[in-house]
Amino acid sequence: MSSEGTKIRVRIAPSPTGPFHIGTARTALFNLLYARRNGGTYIVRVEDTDVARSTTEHEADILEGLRWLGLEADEGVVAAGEERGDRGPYRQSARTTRYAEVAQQLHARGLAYHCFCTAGELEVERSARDKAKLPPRYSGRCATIPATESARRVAAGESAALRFRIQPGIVVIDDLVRGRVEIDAETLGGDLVILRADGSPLYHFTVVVDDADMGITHVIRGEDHLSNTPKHILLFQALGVPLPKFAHLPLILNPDRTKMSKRKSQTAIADYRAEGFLKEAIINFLALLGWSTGSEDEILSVEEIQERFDLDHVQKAGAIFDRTRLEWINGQWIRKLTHDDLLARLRPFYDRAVEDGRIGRPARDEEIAALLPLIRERIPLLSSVIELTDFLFIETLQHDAALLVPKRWEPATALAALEAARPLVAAGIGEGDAPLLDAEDPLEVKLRALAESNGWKAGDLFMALRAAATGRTATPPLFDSMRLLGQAAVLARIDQAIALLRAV
RNA sequence: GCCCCUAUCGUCUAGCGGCCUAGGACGCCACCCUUUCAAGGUGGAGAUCACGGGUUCGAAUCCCGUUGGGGGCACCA
Repeated sequence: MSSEGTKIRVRIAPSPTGPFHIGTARTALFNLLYARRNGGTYIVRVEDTDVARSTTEHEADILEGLRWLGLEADEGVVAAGEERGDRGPYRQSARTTRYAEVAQQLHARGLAYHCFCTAGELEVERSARDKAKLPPRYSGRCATIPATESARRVAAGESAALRFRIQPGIVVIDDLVRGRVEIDAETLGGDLVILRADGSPLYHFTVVVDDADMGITHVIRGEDHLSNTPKHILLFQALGVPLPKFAHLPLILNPDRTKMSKRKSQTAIADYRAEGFLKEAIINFLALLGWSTGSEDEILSVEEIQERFDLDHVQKAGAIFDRTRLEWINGQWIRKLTHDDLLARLRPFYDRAVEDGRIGRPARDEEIAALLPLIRERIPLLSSVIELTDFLFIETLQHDAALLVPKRWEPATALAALEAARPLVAAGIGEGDAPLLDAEDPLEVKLRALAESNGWKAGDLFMALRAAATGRTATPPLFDSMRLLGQAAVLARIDQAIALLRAV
């Protein structure tokens, strides 16, 4: 078709009326993948025509989120005051004169007309149709006002919106995902307002003007836009520009199968980031929501996804956002990170934990580094690292007496065990010892012998020690945890636990 | 109400007329490993391919209908 031989240009057009949404990220990703796979250009355009709801904070959040995920624009808006490319401006608020110009052309050619209906009149029309169980549709009563009269009324200062004439006929969408879709123009709701009475343009109009001006060849977006696509096609035709190809992606759904929303799901990318989801995991997960490799591979990098991406394997039905699966993928990626990389990504979580008082002192890089092999397989989220290792960065533990006594034991047994184990621990743990990891631990050997001679299960003894040293029942491996804690702290905590048990 | 899209295990999906007595993954259960928690390993339960008609020698795969689900119908984006 017309785009054959032309370089592919796709775009994502977020509206800064809310924080960076997971659905926007998914659409952006698919656009980027399509561009990368086909040697095209990926454009970011900010749709901020709704001045009342758009904020610079949201725009910053969106741009920062895109950057973080590696979905930064090849062309278009990349940061607050930064745009790339020569087909801009790429922010709709900076394009108002262009919209007015194009609207004027449509009007001059008779393809659009002034509508003097007031909001009240339209409301009366709408409710009447609603009462008659008819779909909302503009009657077109201003469509036949003679040009001279219309011009006179406008000149007289009468308030008027501009409507685009929807010509009767069947509009065909040749969708790259769904195939041929036919929609009767009759069902589009009548002539379309493209400029409000105050002269500001409306979405369906701006999107087409922008896509035309920016030479977009492929419009890849959510299925929620499918029904509105005929309006866009009619507008493209009226402008006399080649039609882009369309691809409507299945929606991401709430657990109840409705379109994913802030009300029912966590939708802000920033929230996932703050929880410690890796960008690699989010990308991996999102790519597999509605698309598949056709193979059984699941853990894939963006590069790997880029190599395989195609619209043929895009699913047609919506997909529920399964957070559990995201967490699993996240765990897979955490295990794949290099030592240094994981360390760097964990760093901010410790810093934040200090700020909000969850731990008592900053964690040094060497400390985190020593911990890595112990925690790597135990954190589904980066943020999980705090509850798993907080005992190392808290000065004084608040023991829970109940936790100090292993399930099968009496308090007296726990007390006796801690007292008996203390000297062995004192002898076996130094200050600033490195973890032994998988090597045989001499302290463990001695403690096992101690347990055996007393008729205790080694596991119970270890649990009592674990609770005493860390205050928790689920921790990284006990002996290495104690080594990292250091002799003084471990013995102090054991003493504290002994005192507590004596008091019971 | 009207229009459009859609329908394979709870979830994400493979499948594009015979390889399917439907495969994988998440989750779940059991076992193994094991000092806890994880991770890992092994095995298992879990889908009459929404339902009903066709087409065909043969259908999860093609067609029609029904039902269910979703989306869209603004001087919102």
